[in-house]
Amino acid sequence: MVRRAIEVKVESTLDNCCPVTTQMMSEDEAREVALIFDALSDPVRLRIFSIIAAQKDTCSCHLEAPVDKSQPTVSHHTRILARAGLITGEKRGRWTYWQVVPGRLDLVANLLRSEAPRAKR
Amino acid sequence: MVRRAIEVKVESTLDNCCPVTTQMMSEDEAREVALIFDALSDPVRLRIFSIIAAQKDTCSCHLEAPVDKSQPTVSHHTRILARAGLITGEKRGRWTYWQVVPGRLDLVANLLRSEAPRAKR
DNA sequence: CATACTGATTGACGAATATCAATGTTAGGG
DNA sequence: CCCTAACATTGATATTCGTCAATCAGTATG
Repeated sequence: MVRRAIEVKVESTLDNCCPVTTQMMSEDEAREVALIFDALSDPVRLRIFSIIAAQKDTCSCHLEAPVDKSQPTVSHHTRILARAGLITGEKRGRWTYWQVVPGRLDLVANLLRSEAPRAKR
Repeated sequence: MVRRAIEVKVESTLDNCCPVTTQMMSEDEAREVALIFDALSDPVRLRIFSIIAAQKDTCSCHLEAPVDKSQPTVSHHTRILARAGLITGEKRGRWTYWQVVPGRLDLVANLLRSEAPRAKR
């Protein structure tokens, strides 16, 4: 039984940047934040994410039926969610299991907060 | 000096729906939430929003230069942000002033929270 | 009114995206 | 080994999206 983590490059400089409501975002910052929102901007992707988030471990093969999409389509969407750092995949045997990346969603939520009580690190 | 509010239809059933992390989203719910994230999924739109959010009142004519886009493009983006219920426009004389819709962003942030301590109403 | 100005709308165009059939790849199971 | 199952990748297609030039609609000012 081989376990191989799926690499996700999260070049996040998001941990120490301001909420979107205090001052104008830089071009770079906007690009990075937009990538995350973009991952959540598709209904099918949102539903896939909510399935993964509602469980500990979700096999890819259990995603196709609920959203009624083909296997390549589901694979496409999980890739985008992973690229945004929202989920991580782990290959166990023939199956790939997905989990949400803890804290990533809260980080996004904090970006949206009106006041700025962000926990440092 | 005529004051005319710009109508924004916010057919939100979002106030009493679960975070995206507790159970699978319905198709309808996903469609509505995706609309909001979609509004925030473009770098230019994010920067426009951050400018508006950082001030009380922002004239449309003060948006073009910072993001370096044409007037129709800026108008296009403000329309999408308004459609998502994130900003409201008010026409005063020749100028249109934009403000963030208070609470709307927090509502979105709450959708992303892992736990679900949502203030009722 | 005539002119200038703000900004919304329309039309066009290139780029990006969602989708799936077909194919490739890797991992068991016989 | 060969076959099958799970998933990724590729290629193709239809649709959506971001952008701007051109135009239109409303408003102030002389």
